[in-house]
Amino acid sequence: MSKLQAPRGTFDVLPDDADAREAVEREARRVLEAAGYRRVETPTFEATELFARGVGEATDIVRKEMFTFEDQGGRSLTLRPEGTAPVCRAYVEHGMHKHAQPVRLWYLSSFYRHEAPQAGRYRQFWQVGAEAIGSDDPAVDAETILLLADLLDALNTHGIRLRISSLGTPETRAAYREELQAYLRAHEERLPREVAERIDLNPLRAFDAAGIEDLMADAPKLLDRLDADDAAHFAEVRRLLDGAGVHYDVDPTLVRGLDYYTRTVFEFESSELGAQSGVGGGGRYDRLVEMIGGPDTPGCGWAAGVERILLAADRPPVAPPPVDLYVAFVRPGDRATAFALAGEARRAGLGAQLELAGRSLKGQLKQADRVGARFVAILGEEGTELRDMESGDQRAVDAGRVVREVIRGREL
RNA sequence: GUGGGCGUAGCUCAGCUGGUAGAGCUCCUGGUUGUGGUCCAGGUGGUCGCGGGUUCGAGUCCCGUCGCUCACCCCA
Repeated sequence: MSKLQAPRGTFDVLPDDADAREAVEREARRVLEAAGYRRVETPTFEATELFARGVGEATDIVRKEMFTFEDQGGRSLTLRPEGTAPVCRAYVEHGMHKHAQPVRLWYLSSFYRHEAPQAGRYRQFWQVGAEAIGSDDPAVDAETILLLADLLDALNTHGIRLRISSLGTPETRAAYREELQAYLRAHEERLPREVAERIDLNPLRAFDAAGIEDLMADAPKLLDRLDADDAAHFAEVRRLLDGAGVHYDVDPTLVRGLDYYTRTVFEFESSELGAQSGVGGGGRYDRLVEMIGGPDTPGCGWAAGVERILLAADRPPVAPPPVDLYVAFVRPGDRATAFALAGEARRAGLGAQLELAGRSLKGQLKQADRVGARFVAILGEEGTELRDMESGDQRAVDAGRVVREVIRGREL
């Protein structure tokens, strides 16, 4: 008999985790809105074609990782595997090219990919992301990178390293890819089998292979093949980052798995994470808006995994909601009075909890202590008493004055 | 999809060379008639992932299966 459980690759967010995740959202809002980004929400599912065109037919995401289904009208829909294409779709659909550019948007949403789960990798996961659409100014690239650096810093993530590179244009990249493939084929006898087998599929992987470091050191690098405009653009991005004191490594082998990237690409990784070391990353996507049917519009942005941020971050101790008043009662007949008192206290702005489990008075006091109640109102046969849980003082009070007494006592 | 590790109470785990299920934590109750944080006692709670096999007897051995997890791959 199989027990019902959360589907593979998904997880429940329990109260302690929920607090930590809220902290991520809070800091993201603070950091991004300070830079003029405004929050956006797009649908959980989109037309499959959006991702096929936007993310790229050749990518792993589109080829084997999408949760795709048909609706009752026969339309093919897909649970969003990433956030950039949907945001760009919304940009086009709502005519945001008429706004002052760049339009800056941020989101914190769930995404879905059918992958084998492992540390920091889930089938439903959350990303906080930022997109600046409508400007190809290198300051946009540098600013988005700086914002993610600031966010990771504000969340006390550890072991963070930033790698950046530039992919140039799709044409540059395609020509380079052929050049690299030719180089690898010329030295095929020296390549490990896995690398040789992947020359067609993913030649850039060769840069990560062990044992052929010297061979790859002499291999052609994409950064050396950029045209003058792209090289100048990348140089300016670097100059701005240097000026802002952002530390980074230039890594000519950095590739992002989505087809839409052009020019700047970057990735923040953390040594705290294990195999899935990427915390967040992104880059420029100057062809994406046009690819999905909009006007020729440049864009730049990033996404960071909430679960991965949390894996790399210090978790501040969780603080349960404050309880100013716990309402205890002895006789079942006093339940209605207790119920009304707890409600009155909440409307007066207090954190107030009522005994809800039929405990003994001793058990009720224990529960009040556990939840951190400052005061306990005890409705008893002799009337109402108010107990200060810090000092242990307890005295009779008029039932109608309990809330006022707690408010007064709380301020002392 | 492929490989390694692991699956015993809500949680963390112990169960030696097969002998009939345990601890700590949590939770509830009680320790004089209605009072917390410490302490003491008691109690709730498990078809030992599931199915088959070997055996007089299996949580413990064998096979299968499912799940979790880590890694490859890919990426957030």
